[in-house]
Amino acid sequence: MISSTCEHLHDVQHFTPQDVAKRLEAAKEQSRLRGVRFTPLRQQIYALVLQANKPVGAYDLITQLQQIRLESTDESANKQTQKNVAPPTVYRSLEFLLSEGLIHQLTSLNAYVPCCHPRAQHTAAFLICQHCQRVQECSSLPVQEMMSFAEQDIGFVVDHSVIELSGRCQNCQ
Amino acid sequence: MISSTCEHLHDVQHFTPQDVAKRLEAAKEQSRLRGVRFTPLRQQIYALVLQANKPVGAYDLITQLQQIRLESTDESANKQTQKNVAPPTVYRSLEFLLSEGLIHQLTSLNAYVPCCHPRAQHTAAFLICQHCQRVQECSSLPVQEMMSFAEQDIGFVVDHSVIELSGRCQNCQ
DNA sequence: TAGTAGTATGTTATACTATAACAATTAAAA
DNA sequence: TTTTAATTGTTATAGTATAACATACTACTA
Repeated sequence: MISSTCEHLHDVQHFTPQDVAKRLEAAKEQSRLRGVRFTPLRQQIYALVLQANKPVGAYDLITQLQQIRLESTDESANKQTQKNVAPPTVYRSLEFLLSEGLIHQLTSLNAYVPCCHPRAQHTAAFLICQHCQRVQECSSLPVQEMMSFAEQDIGFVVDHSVIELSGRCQNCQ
Repeated sequence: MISSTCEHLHDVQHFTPQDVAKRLEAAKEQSRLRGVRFTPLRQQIYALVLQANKPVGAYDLITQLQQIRLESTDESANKQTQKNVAPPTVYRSLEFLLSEGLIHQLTSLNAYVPCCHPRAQHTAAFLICQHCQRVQECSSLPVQEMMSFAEQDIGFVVDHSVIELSGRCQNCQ
């Protein structure tokens, strides 16, 4: 899983199909334990986020879902039932995936990426390469330091953090 | 100007009319030196951002501008010339103010605040109180550390940063 | 000072992102 | 099974941002 010498820095994309399957299974198990419903729709959308090799937007997901539904109906019947997928369909699933810690939202891109290591809510910074679209998730020391600076030195209780650095990754220089 | 015991932490709002005037003058002077045109429209929009006591959205500014223009035409003439202000009008001025370092964008709120200390492009974190709307701008050590961590430890060249922590400020607990 | 080039603003249209409100369906619990 | 709760579908609309082109203004140059 670790893709760097730094133990708190992870690529969140470019998974092999095996990895995707493994993560799907892990998410199923986690959902079972937490008593939440990891429905087919939610699985489908999670899979699309996992398979994308860049942050994926809600409307990208809508387009892909429509395509999938069109294809699957082509086989079963010739009804040209315009398989329309409306925004709430994906936004609600994204909300679920966010609340379960399976994905992260990149506010500066209006897009979503898998969480490198799904677990209880955690603060992370994201390094977003503007050249190759690669995203690295980072929860190492400096991030924690900034949080404790806010909380202890300033007395500011952090509820939600957005830490996104855009630029050029090491490979793209 | 300094509103905290920490020398790199500033409130960016709740200015007195005198402060607003002073900042407008300073911005005029800075623009003159830099050879850019701080036009009446840009001044007007900058003033609105300075006067707001919370982050202000583009469409808030549109509404306020329309109100101002309606009032000023009421006096000069009775023409009911629907003074419409279109989005590009404010977005372009916001873009100017951002590029001159006079304001910051809060990506997580789709809103804008004055820069606490207008100067060359600088990295800052923002502490956004969800209760009183107060925003504190912070460019102190931990922020710098995170940047140098990204650049030196990871080899990631940062072009643009979004660091926004939402929660409860010290006054609101 | 009139012409001209460049910058800024106005205007219309539209793209992109997100949510409210209610209906229909499905799954879980009693 | 019946009831309840959660999920998904559906329609409409709110909110944010930009493209493209027209007009107006500013500053420079001849």
